[in-house]
Amino acid sequence: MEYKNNKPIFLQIAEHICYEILGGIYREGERMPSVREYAAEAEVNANTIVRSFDWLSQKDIIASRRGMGYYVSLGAAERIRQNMREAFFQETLPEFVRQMKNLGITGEEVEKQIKEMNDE
Amino acid sequence: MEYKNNKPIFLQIAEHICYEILGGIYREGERMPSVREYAAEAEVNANTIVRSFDWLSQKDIIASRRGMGYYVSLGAAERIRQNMREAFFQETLPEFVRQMKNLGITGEEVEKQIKEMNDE
Amino acid sequence: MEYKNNKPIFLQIAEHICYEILGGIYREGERMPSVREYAAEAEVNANTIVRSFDWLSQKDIIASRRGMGYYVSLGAAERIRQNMREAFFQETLPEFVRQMKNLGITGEEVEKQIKEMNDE
Amino acid sequence: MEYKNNKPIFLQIAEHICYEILGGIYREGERMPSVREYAAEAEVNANTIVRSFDWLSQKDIIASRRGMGYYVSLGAAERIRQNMREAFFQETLPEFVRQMKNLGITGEEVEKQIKEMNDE
DNA sequence: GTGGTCTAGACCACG
DNA sequence: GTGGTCTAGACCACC
Repeated sequence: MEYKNNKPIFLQIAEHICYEILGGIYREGERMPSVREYAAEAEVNANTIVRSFDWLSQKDIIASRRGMGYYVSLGAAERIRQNMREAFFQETLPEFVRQMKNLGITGEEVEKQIKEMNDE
Repeated sequence: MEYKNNKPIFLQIAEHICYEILGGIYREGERMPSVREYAAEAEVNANTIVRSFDWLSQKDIIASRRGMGYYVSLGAAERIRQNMREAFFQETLPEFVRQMKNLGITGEEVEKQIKEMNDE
Repeated sequence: MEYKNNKPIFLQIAEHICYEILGGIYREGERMPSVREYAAEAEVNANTIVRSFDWLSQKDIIASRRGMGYYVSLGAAERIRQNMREAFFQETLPEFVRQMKNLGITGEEVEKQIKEMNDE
Repeated sequence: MEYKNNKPIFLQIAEHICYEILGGIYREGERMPSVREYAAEAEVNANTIVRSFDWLSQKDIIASRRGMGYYVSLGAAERIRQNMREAFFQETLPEFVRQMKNLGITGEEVEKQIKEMNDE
C-alpha cells in the first residue's frame, strides 16, 4: 500500500478499512486483525493503526472489547455507506462544482474526459 | 478572508492570489501589493505572505525585482489555468469518479443534486 | 562549518548537503538527521534547516515522510551531479571564459597558475 | 541592459562601467555622465547610480569634483585591469578549479566545451 | 520603502 | 520524537 503525502496516513488506512468492510473482507461482528498484525501488513507504526482504529471506533464502525481486540460493529457497512454519501454530496461535489466554475469547465468536457478514462 | 484548517494558510493565500490573477485583479507585468500591504489586508504575519509569494515565484507566477516588489509574470494567467486544469483532470476528476463508483452513485443523481444546489 | 556572507546560509547548507550525498555520507533511501539534529550540528536555527530541507525537497533530492523525517530520494546523487554539471557548463564556464577574454588572459596563463596552486 | 538577480544591481552597473572604461568609452580625465543621465540610460533609480559611483570612487576609479560631477581618474584603466586580474586569479580561478574537481570534470572536457561554444 | 534572511519560540498533527 | 506552520521581531541590502 502506498500513502499520499497530503493526507494523514492513519486516515488513509481508516478509509481503506472502510472499503474492506464494504467489500466484505471484514464482516460485521467479526474480529479485526490485531493492531500489531495490521501494522505489519500496512508497514506502518503500530501507533498509527491505533489511531486509525480509534477513529473508526468514534464512527461506530468498529468497537474494542477489552483484551480481545477490535470487532466490526453491526450495521457498520450501512453506516459507512451513509457517511460517505453524505460527505460526497456535502463536500466533494460542491468543491468539484466550484472548481469547474472557476476553471470554466463544462459538463460536456467532464463527460468526454470520463469516457476517455474508461477507454484506457 | 477566512481560512480553512486543513490547509496551510500560506497555500490558501497563494491559491487565492491565483484566482485574483485569473480574475484580472492583478494583471501580467503589473506590480503586486507589497508583502506588508498584503499581510495587512490578509490579516496574517508578513512572513506568511513571504512564503506565499515565494511559492508563487517557484511556480513562475510572480517574480521579484530587487527592492521594487513582486510583479506578475508574463503568461502567468495562462500558466495558472494550465496547472489548474491539469490538476483537475488528472487528480480531482479521477478521484471524484472513483468515489462515485465506490458509492454506487450515478451520473443522474449527481446532475439532480447539482440542480438542487443551484436552486438554493 | 563556516558561512560566507554573500550567500544565504540555508543555501550554503543545502549545497553542503548535496556534497555530503555525493560523498556517500548520506545514501539514497536512508534517513537524514532530523531537522533539530542538523540544526544543532550546523549551529543554526532549526527553521533555517527547515528551509534548506524544503529547498532540497523541491529539487527532488530529499523527501519528507510524515512524522518520520527526511529521506534521501532515489537517484538523488545522479540528479545532483546532473544539476551541478549543467550549472557548470551553462553558467560558470561561460562566465569564466568571458572574464578571460575581457582581461586578455590566455589558456597558458591559466594552466601555469593552476600548476602553481597545486605546488603550494 | 538586463540585470541578474543574484548580484546587486549597483555592483553590476559598476562593473559595467569598468568595462566601458577599459573599452575607451569613458577616458581617463574625462567627465562621466551625470548621475541622472546615467540613471535614465540604465533605467534604474538615481540612488542606485549614486551607489555605483560611490563604489567606484572608493576604488579610485572615478572621483567627484564638487558641483562638477564625476571624472575618470588617471590610471583608472590600469587599476581596473589589475584589480580584475587579481580577483580572477585569487577567487574566480580557484573556485572554478574547485568545482571541476568536485564534479570530476577534466581539462579536456573543458577545452572541448569551449570549442563548441566558439562554433555556435 | 522594498524584499530577504535569520532567530526564537510557540503550537499542532502525526507516527 | 518527527516535521509543519505561524507569529513576532530583528537586521540587512537594496532602490
